[in-house]
Amino acid sequence: MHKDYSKYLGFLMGVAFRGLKKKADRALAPFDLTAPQWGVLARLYEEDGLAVGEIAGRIQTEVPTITRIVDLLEGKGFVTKRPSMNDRRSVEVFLTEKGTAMETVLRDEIAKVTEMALKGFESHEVDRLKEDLMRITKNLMEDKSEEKTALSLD
Amino acid sequence: MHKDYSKYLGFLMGVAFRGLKKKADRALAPFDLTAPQWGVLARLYEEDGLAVGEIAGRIQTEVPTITRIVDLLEGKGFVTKRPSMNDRRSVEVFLTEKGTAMETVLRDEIAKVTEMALKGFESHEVDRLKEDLMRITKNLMEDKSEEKTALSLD
DNA sequence: TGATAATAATTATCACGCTAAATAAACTGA
DNA sequence: TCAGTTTATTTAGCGTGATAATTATTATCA
Repeated sequence: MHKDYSKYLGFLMGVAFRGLKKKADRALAPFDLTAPQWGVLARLYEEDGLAVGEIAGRIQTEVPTITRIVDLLEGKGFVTKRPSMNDRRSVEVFLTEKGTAMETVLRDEIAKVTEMALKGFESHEVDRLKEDLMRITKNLMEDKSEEKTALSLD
Repeated sequence: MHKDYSKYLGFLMGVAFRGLKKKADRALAPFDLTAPQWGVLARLYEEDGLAVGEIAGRIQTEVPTITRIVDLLEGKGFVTKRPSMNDRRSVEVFLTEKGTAMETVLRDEIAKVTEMALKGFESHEVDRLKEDLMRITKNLMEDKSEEKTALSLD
């Protein structure tokens, strides 16, 4: 009998994800960018001027993580921040010219990494895998197991 | 026309993995452990006394990451380190009684998280997903695209 | 209106992942 | 043998992820 925790979903996801992230980081390094930074830029390529919290929501990370990434991107001249005119609590993030100009190159770099990761996959297998990943995300978001218990006295 | 980088493999893997890790971290928090720390303990449950580098290899992370996790685990009394007798460069990691005693509880906690993540999946779908993740890992490891170029003069 | 609650972002702090550089021990070969 | 290389680990430092606490603005309603 020999235990094999290396077949657990978390283990396999972790190994695959770290591998993919590492390749992406290396592909983006020449442009002075990281994979998570590309993640934020990609949201802005989809829709410019998003608020910090809106980016966090779309990317499924906590807000402070985005605050910091945006600050780094601003320091490197890829984006600028500006408080919203409707609601001055909200901070909107806009691509600079430099940031906008990067889209094609970055997209191509990421596409190459993805292609390598999915080498040998049929297109329907890729679709199925992506659906599986979305199902998992949905399951995790819908889970109520750690909801606040109904013991509050109000 | 609206761009949709959120269908990229890296995006979907990232969201799913972060979600899974977050649930695992919360499930393990009562035991003063994190998901990566469970990852190291699990390797030792499979085979006690592994060297730091061996753990890193099996878990596909860089060695310094393991050094630090092992040090934290040692500080909390789950493991101890001891230089190998054959090769004093090598540092072997052993479970303490406390560490050994945790296995069942931790395994159950992780199993619950996994079960939740895979809710609604048929067993053959789970198998297929795991195979896909292993295929991706294999592709990434075999990739030669960033090999050292053959320009060296020796 | 004006006190209270809710919301958006930031700051601080811890763990983890990486790379680069340093240390120490074990090999290798002239 | 012993100088030079390789191997195993550690240390240092950066970016990213999380949570908790703080600040600033907006919303609520008595």
